[in-house]
Amino acid sequence: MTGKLGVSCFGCQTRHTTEWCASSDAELTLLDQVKAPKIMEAGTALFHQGDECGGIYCLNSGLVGIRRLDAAGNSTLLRLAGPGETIGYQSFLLGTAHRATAEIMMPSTVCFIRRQTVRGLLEQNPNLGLRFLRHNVKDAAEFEERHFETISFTVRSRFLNLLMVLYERFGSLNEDGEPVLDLPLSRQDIAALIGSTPETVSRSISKVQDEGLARFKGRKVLLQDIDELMRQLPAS
Amino acid sequence: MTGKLGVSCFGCQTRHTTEWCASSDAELTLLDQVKAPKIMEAGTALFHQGDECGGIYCLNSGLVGIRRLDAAGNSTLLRLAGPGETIGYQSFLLGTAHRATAEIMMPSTVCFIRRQTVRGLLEQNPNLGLRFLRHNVKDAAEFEERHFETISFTVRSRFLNLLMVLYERFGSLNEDGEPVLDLPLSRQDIAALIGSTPETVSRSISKVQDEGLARFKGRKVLLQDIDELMRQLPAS
DNA sequence: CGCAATTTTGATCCGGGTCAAACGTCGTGG
DNA sequence: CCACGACGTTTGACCCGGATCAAAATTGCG
Repeated sequence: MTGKLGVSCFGCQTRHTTEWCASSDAELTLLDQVKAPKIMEAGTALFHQGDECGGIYCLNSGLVGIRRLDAAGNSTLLRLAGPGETIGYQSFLLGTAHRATAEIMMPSTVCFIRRQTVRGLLEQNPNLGLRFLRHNVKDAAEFEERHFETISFTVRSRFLNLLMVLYERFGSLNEDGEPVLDLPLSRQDIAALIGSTPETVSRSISKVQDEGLARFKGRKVLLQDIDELMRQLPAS
Repeated sequence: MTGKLGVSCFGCQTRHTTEWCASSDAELTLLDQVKAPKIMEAGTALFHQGDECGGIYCLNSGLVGIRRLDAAGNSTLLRLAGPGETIGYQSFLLGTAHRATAEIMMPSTVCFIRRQTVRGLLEQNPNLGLRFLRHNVKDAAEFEERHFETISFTVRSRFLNLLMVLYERFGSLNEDGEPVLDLPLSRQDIAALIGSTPETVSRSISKVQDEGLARFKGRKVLLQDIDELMRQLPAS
């Protein structure tokens, strides 16, 4: 019994890394029946800040950006969510409206699970809640970490750090065997992620380029000296 | 059946604000029997970074500081925990050693609950896990918020913000009916909390004093113009 | 009453934010 | 197909908040 679009929970690549990995076959079957898998284009949104929370989203593939709009209407990218991540469960759990917008950053396939269904599953399976809990504890720890980094490292360090994280996720080798990376983010968003401004990010890029560590053309990046780049990362 | 020291979960002031509020009478009775309430002096520690997690702590009264030691041996205050808060559950849930040190900042009464007991309670009562989950989701949201504040507001704003938060928790009126506050923190710790340095904090204090907004003598603070102080807070 | 630790003040310097302008790059309509 | 405008990016110039280093002043303690 496959879901629409051929996306079944049983075959989901990321199932074993998500909260759902403790679910029984019966529960997965139920999920397959009620979930709504969808292929979405970059630029569209899963939900908008202020929307009431109708359910949660499980990202099968692609990339989603969580962004917040401030009073002045500027949108600030807060974090990225990748395959296997469940999105919007915070608002679901707190029973509040969404505090942020979830925007598709790359073509993605996403499964939507209605509120009532999640509620039922949580009641049936106590372990599911615990898995969400562990996941969230990790997230919180990561925030703490990021906060710490922001106040103790320079923009350059943070930029290089982000660059390498993105390389791990989206990097590859070109036909010449050189490490390359296609940035899924605008400079604006890069700046927001590391707590800086587009101008300063641009300057960091120029600097890194002048030093011969990497080469930037638009969103294409060629990591010329990846070893040195790694070496300059802040100690974790 | 009261616990030692006369601290019973049934009479706990903070019970209805903690995760335990959904617990049945039977469970509370069990808790009363197995928990180890203790009065602790400022300067002592509940646990140290790197210690293995033997259980969790529920703060009945007082104040606990969560601090991390970096490679150089400097300790950085990450956050404060007040009455009603459960401490150390993150490491418990992840099954890891404590990632931080929990230090008593004011004389406190703390209840310790052994790992095995918590495990049992969590298995019996699925709601307990969900309550922890909600609590942690809120914490994570708060971190996000704080991160956002740190990169978008000045040290002065952050300092005033902290000052008012502390006033809400520890402030009172003196014999003349003026709002006063006894800081439970050193300048070092204040600096760490707002992501700055002791010197800059000291300068902020001088500035605020020169402007006639407040008067500082050691850890004693007299809030001279509390309305103006509130007005200068960053928009929440 | 000293000695050590904390706090304050002073002087200096630099990362990086802000404002502005030049420069692509792309999509739209003439 | 090109001209045009809107936007994102880069670069330049300037300035300020705040970190750092150093030293004096205050506080707390044995």
